[in-house]
Amino acid sequence: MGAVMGIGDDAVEVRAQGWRTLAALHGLIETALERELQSGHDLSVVEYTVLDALSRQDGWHMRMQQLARAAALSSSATTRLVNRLQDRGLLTRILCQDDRRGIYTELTAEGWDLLSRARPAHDAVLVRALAEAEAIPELAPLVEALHRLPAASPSPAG
Amino acid sequence: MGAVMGIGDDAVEVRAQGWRTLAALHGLIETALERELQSGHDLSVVEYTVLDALSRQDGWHMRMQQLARAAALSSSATTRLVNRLQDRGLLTRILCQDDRRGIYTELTAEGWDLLSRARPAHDAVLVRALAEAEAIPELAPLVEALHRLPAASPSPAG
DNA sequence: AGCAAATAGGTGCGTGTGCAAATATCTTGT
DNA sequence: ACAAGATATTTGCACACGCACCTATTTGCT
Repeated sequence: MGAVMGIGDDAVEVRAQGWRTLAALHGLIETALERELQSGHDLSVVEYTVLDALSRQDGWHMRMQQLARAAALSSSATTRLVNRLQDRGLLTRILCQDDRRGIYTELTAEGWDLLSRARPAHDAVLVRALAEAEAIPELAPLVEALHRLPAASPSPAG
Repeated sequence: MGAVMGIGDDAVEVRAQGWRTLAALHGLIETALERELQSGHDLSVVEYTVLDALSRQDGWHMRMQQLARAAALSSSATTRLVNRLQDRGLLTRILCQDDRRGIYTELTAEGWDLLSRARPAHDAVLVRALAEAEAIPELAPLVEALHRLPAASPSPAG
């Protein structure tokens, strides 16, 4: 490399490096959360994400597609994820009245209960994982950037 | 909320928000990369990650454990991932001489070839995905932070 | 030297995932 | 009003993943 690279290639390499760092940090946090939520509350990270998203949603209900985007899952995975949580009595499906293709999903009392019990553990592990990541030189800058992030609007769910 | 929250709770909430943003951005990029690499080169993102990590490694070989950490995979998943790539002739296993438990993995000529063909597509999609993310208000700050990240040392692989 | 604990890698098994296709409903153009 | 296409959700299927367990080798302690 070097002499043969064009002008834009440096920027590309910086982005690739940034992506690797992002992925590494994401993996670290996700693995830590997965272990804690799984052992403590029989929840996967995506499952928790869905419950959490529902609890933050205005009106406290979301459509399958919204949920899919919020959890970065395919439609089919979302269907089965909602099935699992519904079978456990954590949420319910509610047919849309205005669009009969659509299905709303809403937390049950049990869902709220489990979430309120899982959230402290989730947050604690998150803080711990971020602290660990900050001790890794390659990840530290990104972790710090994360802390400085402006408190954004309700949800990146779109 | 408000009156009942202790002093540290705000910071926890900021971190949770940051994690959701990080996860959302990660999912967006990973999905885009997955589609491109899969359709264009029959590679998953993790498979590409492994090939890429090998190509960057000093001495161009890594042990299974290193690979597992670099790809954020379990040992078993790494074994099978390496099996797949080996069956396709993209890399080879080499027994360690000094530690007979260990196994090195090294790219073959074919592996280098495929990687050199896949990398431009990978990088292009990455740039495009980051641009798309920057257009989403909730993700934009993190994307910018990513760009400002210092060009770090070789690899966050450990 | 000798034995226990730690570490590296691989295998059986259950499960969650995405893709492609199927069904139902809405929307658009004529 | 109606056909054609878009959109929402679900199902069949193949496959990659993590966990628990297994074997082989190394390390540490006595």
